[in-house]
Amino acid sequence: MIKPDAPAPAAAPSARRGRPSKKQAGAPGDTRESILDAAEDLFSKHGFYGVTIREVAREAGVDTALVHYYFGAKRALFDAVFLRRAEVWNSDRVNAINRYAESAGADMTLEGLLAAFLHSPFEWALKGGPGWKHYAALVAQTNANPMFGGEIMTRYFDPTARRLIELIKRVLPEAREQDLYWGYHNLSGALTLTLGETGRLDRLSGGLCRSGDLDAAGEYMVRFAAAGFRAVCGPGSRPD
Amino acid sequence: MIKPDAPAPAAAPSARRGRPSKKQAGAPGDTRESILDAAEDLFSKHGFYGVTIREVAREAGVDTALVHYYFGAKRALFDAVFLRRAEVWNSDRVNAINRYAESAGADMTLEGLLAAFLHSPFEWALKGGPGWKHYAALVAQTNANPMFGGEIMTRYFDPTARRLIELIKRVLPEAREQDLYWGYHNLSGALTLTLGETGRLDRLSGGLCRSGDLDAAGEYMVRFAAAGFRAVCGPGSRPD
DNA sequence: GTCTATAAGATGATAGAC
DNA sequence: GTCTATCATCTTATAGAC
Repeated sequence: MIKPDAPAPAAAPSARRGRPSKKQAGAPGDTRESILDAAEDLFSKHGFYGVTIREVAREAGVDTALVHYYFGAKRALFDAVFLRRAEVWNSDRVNAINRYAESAGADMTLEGLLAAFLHSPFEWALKGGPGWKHYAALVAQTNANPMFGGEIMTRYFDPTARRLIELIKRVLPEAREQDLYWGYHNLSGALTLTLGETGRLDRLSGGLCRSGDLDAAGEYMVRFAAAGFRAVCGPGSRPD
Repeated sequence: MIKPDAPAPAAAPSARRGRPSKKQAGAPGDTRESILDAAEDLFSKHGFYGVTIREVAREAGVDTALVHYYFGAKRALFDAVFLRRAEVWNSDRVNAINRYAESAGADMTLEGLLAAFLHSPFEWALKGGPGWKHYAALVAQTNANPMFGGEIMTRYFDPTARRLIELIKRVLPEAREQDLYWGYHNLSGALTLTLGETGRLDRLSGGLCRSGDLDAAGEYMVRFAAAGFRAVCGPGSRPD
């Protein structure tokens, strides 16, 4: 497990709750959340075009017309799914790296910083219930989407990425700006592929490694990326 | 530019040629190739479910029924698109790393090996014409797909990945098997995100870095991944 | 808020003429 | 090999009853 100065996931409203498999007549907002949960699950598996409103409604246990009632067009439903948990990830991560930077002070290390940054997505995917696993896979697919994926990632996640890069600059003060951005780019690719848990690694390794072993994945990623950042950010690391 | 002991792309049959924008009455096989080119372009942008047979036929300048005549079901068309250039990438890469390992002998370095491995996809995406760019983006999306993506990547690319890992083992003889597989996993994520050219990096960096600058991307990736492999493969690198 | 009913069009796939 | 015509089904979305 990654061990930064960040708290374990705690109970919190809406997005942090598990989903009942069928619609309950209970609290207001339940129907809306059920639709979001169903859409999240299906979008994460089949992509935007691979899911129909009918399928979402059926999995949520509600009528088709209700999906339109709550979210309007299909694309608005997708955006609502994406936004819901992005806010949690982002506030968790910004808080974690700020807190780490403050507490570590001059002893700040690249490994510590990356561990703090990566803690939230890994922890939620591990312990947040199936919705968070679906969301992680959805982000993985979106990051690789050449049409609207880059734009969505920019909109929801760039502020957090910029804050990370600012703090990395303190640890690697001699680094050039572009080296840091390319370093982050490589980290982002590794992270989102991992969050997708596609199972390829399991087959490639003959079962020796498991895509779902996010504890191992997190530790490997911290060390891999920290060394990678140092290698591309060192002075004279690249002829201009 | 990555400089391994590998040749630049050379003219070769079928998959290596650019596509005429409209169907030509010319050589036999032209219709089939036009359909593959159109499907490759559209699948890479919108994914499997985001493309209709009618759109493929229209972009290829042929009749809808011809798509079924040549490829049968839609999924068979997708597989044919994926297979076509996978064979080129794979033979290029296996030849490149084998040739590098033989010529370098005991002087083999991790950087040299990774440069040889990465040369073919980057070089084709840079100089192979639009079809190769589309293919690169298609692989990027497929690698992140949790339903059939992992399986397809396994089927088409694992033999090549295994050969790379064998050779890395010679450079890092003390590495544990699982360390090598997780290292490759991180490299694969970085590589496919790069090949997707989603434009996110351009916005994140305020224009300082460009997704399409594959020359820079390749150099950064070689150094980032080589350092990353060393960090996760060193002796005592991870408590068991 | 929730449902029924339905509009208005697109979809994958095929049969059969040429 | 290529085209026309078409089937049976599914699609998003809305209007309106309750």
